[in-house]
Amino acid sequence: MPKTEVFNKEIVLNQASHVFHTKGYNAASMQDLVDATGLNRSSIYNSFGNKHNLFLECLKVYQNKYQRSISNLLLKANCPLKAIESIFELYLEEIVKDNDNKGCLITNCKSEMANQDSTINNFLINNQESTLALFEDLVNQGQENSSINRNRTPKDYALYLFTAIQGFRMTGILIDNKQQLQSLINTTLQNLK
Amino acid sequence: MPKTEVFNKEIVLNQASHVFHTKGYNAASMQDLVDATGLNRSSIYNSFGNKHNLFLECLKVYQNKYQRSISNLLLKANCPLKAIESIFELYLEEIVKDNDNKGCLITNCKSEMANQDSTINNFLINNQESTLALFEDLVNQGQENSSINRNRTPKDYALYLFTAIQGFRMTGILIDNKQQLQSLINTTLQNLK
DNA sequence: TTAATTTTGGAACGTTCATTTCAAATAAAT
DNA sequence: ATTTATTTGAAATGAACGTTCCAAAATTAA
Repeated sequence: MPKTEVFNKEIVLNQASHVFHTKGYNAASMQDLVDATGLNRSSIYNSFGNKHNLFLECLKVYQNKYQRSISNLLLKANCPLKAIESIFELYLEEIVKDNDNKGCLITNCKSEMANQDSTINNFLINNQESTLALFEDLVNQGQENSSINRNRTPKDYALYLFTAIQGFRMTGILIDNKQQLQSLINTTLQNLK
Repeated sequence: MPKTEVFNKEIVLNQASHVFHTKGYNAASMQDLVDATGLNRSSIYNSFGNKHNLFLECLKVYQNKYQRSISNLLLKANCPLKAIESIFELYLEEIVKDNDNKGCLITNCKSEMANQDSTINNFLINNQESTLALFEDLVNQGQENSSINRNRTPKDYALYLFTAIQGFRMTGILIDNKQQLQSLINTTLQNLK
């Protein structure tokens, strides 16, 4: 009996994400989101509750997109170190592709909103934990097959890589030269070899 | 003849910086700044023009503070590698000291505002260039006195260190455990040895 | 003390903000 | 075709935004 939702939620979230990614959470206005999605204000509020919740859903979509990409990389990779390398290269491609140099939505969110809102903070901590766990696992495997040295524990290297990724995303905001960034990755990863 | 300015501009800028640092540029309201400084709205506009310009002055004060600290470190340091180490340790102390875990004002600004406003962008690029130049110089000296390896050029290592610092500041927003962060610094710098 | 100049206080400016409201349009199921 | 539930459009809400304004207070030099 009801009129069903006509718009594609995923498309709308991608459009909204683009606004948040470009402007940041606070500078993105509801009008910007209405314009970008083509939806009516009411429809946005009907479907997503409020701006804050819409942003949270955008974060999740963004996170899932990368988790899927990384899962695919891991399937293809024949060696843990190569897997780590290809994760960095994934971000490298992202930086080079993005003409606006927006950086990482999640890193930007962390910088703008961490330790202010508990919902956001939970998301960020969750994201951090799972990234650290992924790296720890990969480093562990790498040390077992001797592609990664044993100078540091997997936990230590995981934090090192997590930090390097964040730094990489920050650097990519003002430097998008592929050669320079590729060299930066090499420098970062030579530490593990 | 004129009534002279009664307030201390430096104190006011530090108070304003604290607001911007805690909330970010966009989430910091003029009312927040009025409350934090104890100044009247008019006085703020008289002395600093507008919010944007006040923020820019805060950025400069923040930058100068670190430049002074680093200059002092360089004078004391007896070895380029140790100097680099003490720069990282300066930020470590900053992170541990800061109970709000606000991160770096400049890094946060980059994440929030880069590639949107040309004045801000110029500041950020300038800050980047001078940081890169400092590191390049130190690495160069380190390679000459053999405390730093020659696996990479000074320019490469400078970008590596600049990126590491940004990542370090980002990581410090959600992790403020001194041991963990100290270990992270060691991991980061072992790459140069 | 008077004159000159600036800082203040506080209200007011017009705009934009996120959010709400509600009647009209819509579309599926009966 | 009618019922039922939802989405839509567009206006309205009230609060908050950055900024301006101006008379009153304050301070120093003459």
